[in-house]
Amino acid sequence: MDGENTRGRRRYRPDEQIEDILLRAAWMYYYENKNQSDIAQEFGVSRATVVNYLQQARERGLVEIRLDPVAFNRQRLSVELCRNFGLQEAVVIPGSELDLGGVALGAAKRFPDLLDEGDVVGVAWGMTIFSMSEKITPRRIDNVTIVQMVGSMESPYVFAAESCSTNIARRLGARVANFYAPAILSSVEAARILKQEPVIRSQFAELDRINKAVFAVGSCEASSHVVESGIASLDDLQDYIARGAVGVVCGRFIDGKGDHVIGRLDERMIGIAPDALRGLTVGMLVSNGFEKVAGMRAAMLGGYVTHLVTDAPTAQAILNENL
Amino acid sequence: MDGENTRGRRRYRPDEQIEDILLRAAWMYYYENKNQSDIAQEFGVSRATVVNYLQQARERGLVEIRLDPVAFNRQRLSVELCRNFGLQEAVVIPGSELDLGGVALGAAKRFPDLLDEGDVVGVAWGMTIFSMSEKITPRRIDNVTIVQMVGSMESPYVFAAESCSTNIARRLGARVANFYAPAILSSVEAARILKQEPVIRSQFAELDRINKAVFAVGSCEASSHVVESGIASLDDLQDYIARGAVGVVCGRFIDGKGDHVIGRLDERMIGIAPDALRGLTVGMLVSNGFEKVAGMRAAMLGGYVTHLVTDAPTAQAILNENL
DNA sequence: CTATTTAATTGACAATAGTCATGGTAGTGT
DNA sequence: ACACTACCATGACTATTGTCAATTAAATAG
Repeated sequence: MDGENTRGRRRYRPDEQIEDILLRAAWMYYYENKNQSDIAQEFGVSRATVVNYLQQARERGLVEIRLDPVAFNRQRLSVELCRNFGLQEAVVIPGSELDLGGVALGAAKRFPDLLDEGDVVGVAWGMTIFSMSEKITPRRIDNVTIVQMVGSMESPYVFAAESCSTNIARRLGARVANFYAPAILSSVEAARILKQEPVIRSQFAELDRINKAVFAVGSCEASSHVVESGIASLDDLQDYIARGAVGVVCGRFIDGKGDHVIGRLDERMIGIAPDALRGLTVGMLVSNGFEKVAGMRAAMLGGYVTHLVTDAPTAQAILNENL
Repeated sequence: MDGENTRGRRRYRPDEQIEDILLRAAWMYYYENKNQSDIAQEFGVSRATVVNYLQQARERGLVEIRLDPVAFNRQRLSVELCRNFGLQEAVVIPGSELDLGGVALGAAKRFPDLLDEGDVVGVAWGMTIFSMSEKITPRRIDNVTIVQMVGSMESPYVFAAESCSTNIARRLGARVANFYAPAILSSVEAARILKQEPVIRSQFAELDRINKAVFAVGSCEASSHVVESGIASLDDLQDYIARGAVGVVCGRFIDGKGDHVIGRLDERMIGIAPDALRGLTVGMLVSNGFEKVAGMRAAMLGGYVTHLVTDAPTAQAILNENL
């Protein structure tokens, strides 16, 4: 049981020294285009060691390989999505297959670029966002706060709900504010009481301050996230669908126009309301899959989205709906 | 005579189409870590072709390999330079040799990051800045103006003076405002008259608007840039040295404290005055070499510099002076 | 003082990537 | 219709890079 801790690894060489070496190796390799053998000679170590240095440099985020975000927006699908939905940006992961990993990676590469000093960033949770959170390369951005937007639940997956926000915060060297509450309570009364609690009130205060956010949409199918995580029963789901729900954003149902569908669960939920997501400087929607198309369109029409990350088949499917 | 023009190359495949391919290949290679053989198979082309795609993607700036600027500032020499001279940032190119190419490359990699939409950016000219200008990877930044800060001269080197600003502007997709005037005139009267000219007046008006700048320092040796380019004679140089000059910024001499040394040439010069460089949001000094140490220190003490790019030996030499 | 642990490194081998001379082919000009 | 040019793609060869089991030696525990 250590893993996370950096101090444990500093037994042999202090961190600053090794960073000098890594940076120097990376410079020679990536910028001076020297090969590993030459670098090994200059350092007086074996080539295998240089391989290690370079690997470490990449892992630590000293080297980052970036695909130009602007180029993504020149792609056909991106252009059309931006035009049709008034987005600032649409990153369409190339390829002909549905690709959750790719979408998560794309979001992980892009999202930190959109953050500035002083931002308060809302983060939803779910499979997609978790996957994204793990793929962010470490990079320090000063004075950023990451705020969990939806109460936690025992997740049907392998990760804890708060690990989405926590992961992102750790990798960006940001402060994190997690919800110490479940996403849904068994009664309106319980929710009302919990919302009076100072810890929860302060979390809601943080939510009022967010200027950027990243989230996914959930589908309204029986196998969807809201159901699997225990927020809604199948019965609840049917009820919301009957009221016009086509997707889920931050645990809340939205209709085809993106408006919040208020139903039997809302009063019992702990988390941000969709309306608070409108008009943010950055609202990044990260999702893919045909079952999410309706929800994604709705979210975009509802004005929650400024930046979209998806894959090519999903993008195509979204555009096909526009007939 | 075509070279520059892109349209000439579009004969076979439209640019958008090929960019899609390049981006997709780059995605698979750099982000999905597929190897070239697999990518070749997916595309149904030979591996050699994939090599070409990837090369092109890099050349076009679709792929960029970046070394974390923050990491440079954690290095020992950087930290000390920032502390001693109140800099925001000091990029010290690692390695034990004087390395003009490296310094230019470092500046080329870093400078575009510091620009935002709407900036008006002053650019000096000289060997270093030219070298830097050629190493900038294309990247579009909206609504940026590049302003040449010093009148042109027939340069002793292979490039034209205005090519510094022009190169940078072209690579950033920015507007460029060049000086249609020599850096020095033979008489005060001639300078006075020229300064009345509308073209020149409008250039000075642009200079008033700059909020960021990049420049190098020249030394006060006989072989220095000011002398070689014909701005100053050896006699002029002696005179300025006698008045305390230790270096040259934008064609103007400065003393050990960084103050502008006014001498016999200043009234005849066309270009920005050093005082206008103080207090900019970004003042990037790009220089190296032991003969420039005095001038570099002076420029930093004079408050012209927020961001420094140099190499390790020069950085060390600058710090050694601080005894 | 010795045993144990593990970061750091290495050499030898396997995998992957880059080069270059060559051939096909779509557009261009006559 | 013709040759011509620029572009694109390729196979075969060479160079470079990644892997991994084994080794060394610094720190720590007993």
